[in-house]
Amino acid sequence: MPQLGRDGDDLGANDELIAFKDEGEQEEKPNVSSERDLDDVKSSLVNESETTNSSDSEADRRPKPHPDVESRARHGQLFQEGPRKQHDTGLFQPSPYVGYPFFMISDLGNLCSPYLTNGALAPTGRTYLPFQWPLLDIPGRAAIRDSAAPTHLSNSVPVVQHPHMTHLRPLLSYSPEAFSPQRASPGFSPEPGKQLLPTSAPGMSRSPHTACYPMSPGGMTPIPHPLGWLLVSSGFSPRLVPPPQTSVPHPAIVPASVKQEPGPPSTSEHDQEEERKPHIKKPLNAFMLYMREERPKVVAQCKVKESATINQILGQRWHSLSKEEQAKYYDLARKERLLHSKLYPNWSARDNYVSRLTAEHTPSLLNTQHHILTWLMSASPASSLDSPATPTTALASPAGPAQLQPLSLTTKPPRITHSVGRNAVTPGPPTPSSTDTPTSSPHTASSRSSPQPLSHPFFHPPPTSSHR
DNA sequence: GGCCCTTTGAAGAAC
DNA sequence: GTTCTTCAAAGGGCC
Repeated sequence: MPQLGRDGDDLGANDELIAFKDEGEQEEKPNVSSERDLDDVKSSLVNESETTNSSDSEADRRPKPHPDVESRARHGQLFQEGPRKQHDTGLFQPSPYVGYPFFMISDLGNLCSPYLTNGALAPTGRTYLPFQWPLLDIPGRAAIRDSAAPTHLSNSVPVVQHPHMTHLRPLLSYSPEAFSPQRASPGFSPEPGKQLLPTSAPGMSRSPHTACYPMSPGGMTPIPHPLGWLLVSSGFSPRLVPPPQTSVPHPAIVPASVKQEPGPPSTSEHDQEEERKPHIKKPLNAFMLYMREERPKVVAQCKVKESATINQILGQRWHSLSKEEQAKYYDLARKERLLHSKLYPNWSARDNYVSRLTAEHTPSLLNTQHHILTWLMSASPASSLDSPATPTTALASPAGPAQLQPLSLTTKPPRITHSVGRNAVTPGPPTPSSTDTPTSSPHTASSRSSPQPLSHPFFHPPPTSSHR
């Protein structure tokens, strides 16, 4: 389980700094040490409780980026990037994440504050909260749903259209704007001083990322966002805002077609049906959060659309980030895990393993449904969502998450055996969570294949190997 | 249509 | 305690 019960810990507040050097120095030995230090720092960021740094750092085990890749990347064969980090020059640009809501929160115990903070969020720093109200069919939903640009959430509560209702997505959304505005200026480049594109470059619209913990695509009928986007602004006033204009329907919101086959499905069809059913996805890790934000920039800058290539670029840029920059993502990821664990206290990552359980059979999801439903019903149904007594604001209150315990769910229900798969689980008491205690990095030279040369045509022929 | 690719990190299983 | 595997996002490529 994520590091619950560790409220108040410093979020990666580490005074250790990493000195980044110009690209040309990266192949020198001192920089190897720096890279190792970075890995150590990253480990410490992930696990603040790790007070004693082991010399056997993750960097000792993690394979170094393929020199060919780095070399080519350094020489800018793809991005035509100029000199990298120039923090010691006047060209250094402030971090684009200065205004990230998380870092305006002093009370880290308020796990939901990042998403529902009533702090003075600038209009560009809004937090969108896609919230899927479960199992409630309350008049007025259609009016809200159909509203072209609803601006105020009335006393109406929408209903999930999916008959199973299993989809609960009251989850945080790292709105592009939440990451951005002043922070992530359109022309932001991980390589300060080398503006690859004009700051007003078109095509750099923010990614229309919507839900953060969407159920897997395909398990739902298209759901026009029931509540639209809950814009959390100041004064505990959740507002409905329309999705981003450039938004492409999120696959989780508008999933793949769900074939409504008449009659009872056969066994195989039943399996397929179950495969399509929604599940709670893993919270995004730091790198995933970074990728989600930076991907549009890379696409715009490099004119590359292949995700494999983009991810390679992002991986390199990730390593080139300063400790402070990475810390923000580690911090964000940790909060996301915390919130995820709050929302889905009984969820386990193994639920999503191949042959994952369906929503109907997943105790965690069942509990979550009941959990949130009970919470919703316990909230003041007659009050406006503008009222602090509403679920949304209750969630926003420091005590909100704790109040989400109407059920006795202090212990995990017995796991249901996975029917198939190499990771089949047998019923029994759950093993102690490894996340409660510091863990070493799972990445090893054998588990993580060395980065292959970029497959982009600008590079060499694509690799043929894969770690999968 | 669905899997592959490609990245890092987290979590859990396996040893 | 260590190692290994899976999954999370993304979308073009490929079969």
